[in-house]
Amino acid sequence: MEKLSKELIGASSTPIILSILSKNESYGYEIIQNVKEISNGKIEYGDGTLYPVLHKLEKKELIESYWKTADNGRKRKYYKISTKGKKELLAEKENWTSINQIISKLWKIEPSLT
Amino acid sequence: MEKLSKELIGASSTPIILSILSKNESYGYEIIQNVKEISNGKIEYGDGTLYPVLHKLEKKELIESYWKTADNGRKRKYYKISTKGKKELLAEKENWTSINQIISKLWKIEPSLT
DNA sequence: TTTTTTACATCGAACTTCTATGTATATTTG
DNA sequence: CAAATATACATAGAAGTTCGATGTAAAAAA
Repeated sequence: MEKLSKELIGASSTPIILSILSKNESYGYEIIQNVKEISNGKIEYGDGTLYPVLHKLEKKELIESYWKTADNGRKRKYYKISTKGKKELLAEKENWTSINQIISKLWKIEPSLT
Repeated sequence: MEKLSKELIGASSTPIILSILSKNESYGYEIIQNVKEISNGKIEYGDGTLYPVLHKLEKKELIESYWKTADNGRKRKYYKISTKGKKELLAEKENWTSINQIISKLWKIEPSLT
């Protein structure tokens, strides 16, 4: 039930958010809940954390946003992944695979004697 | 042959360095070469990048250092992992496993219809 | 009617990596 | 023998990050 380290959360935020948006459009608040659920509470973005990340991704043109008013009258800023974002997601997947290979290689060779 | 992203390099540096030092004592310059080799050139720390990381780990008491003069007369600062560092490495492994589960879960469910 | 939840935004503190710069010595090349 | 390269460590400044705090606003629940 441990929370993940800052570094890992930072490194994973872009691929996680892009992955979520590659399936469905979503908005900030919902993404926070979604990630919390998927990660079994191990990743809990604060709102002050997620929004700047979304703005950064939008600035890089990996995602696009538009305002929508929900049935209940609430205003939400919806985000969707862009073509550029899909390419970036692919690259991120490759990166992730690489680092995993490197790390698992390092750990497998590790001697059993502590 | 792509280089890895900054974020991933950052997130992996602590577990990678601790892993290397859990097998053998080593020094900065050698660690840089070692990581480059293990990662097939995908991770290339600059010296200005690695030394501050080593200092940080030492400050946190995860590793210890001592000066040693090699046969050729060169001075090297050797680092070894501490008991605290070994515990930290275990924790890092768990973190890494967690984030991998989260991410692979996200990617497996991904629909084929774009 | 008050509190909680939903929803977004920004600011400053703290921390990181990276590039550049500096020092110094051993080894290799011309 | 001189010059260039490789070895070896250190630090400073720029740029980028996360996070907690604070602010605004409205809907839903107590």
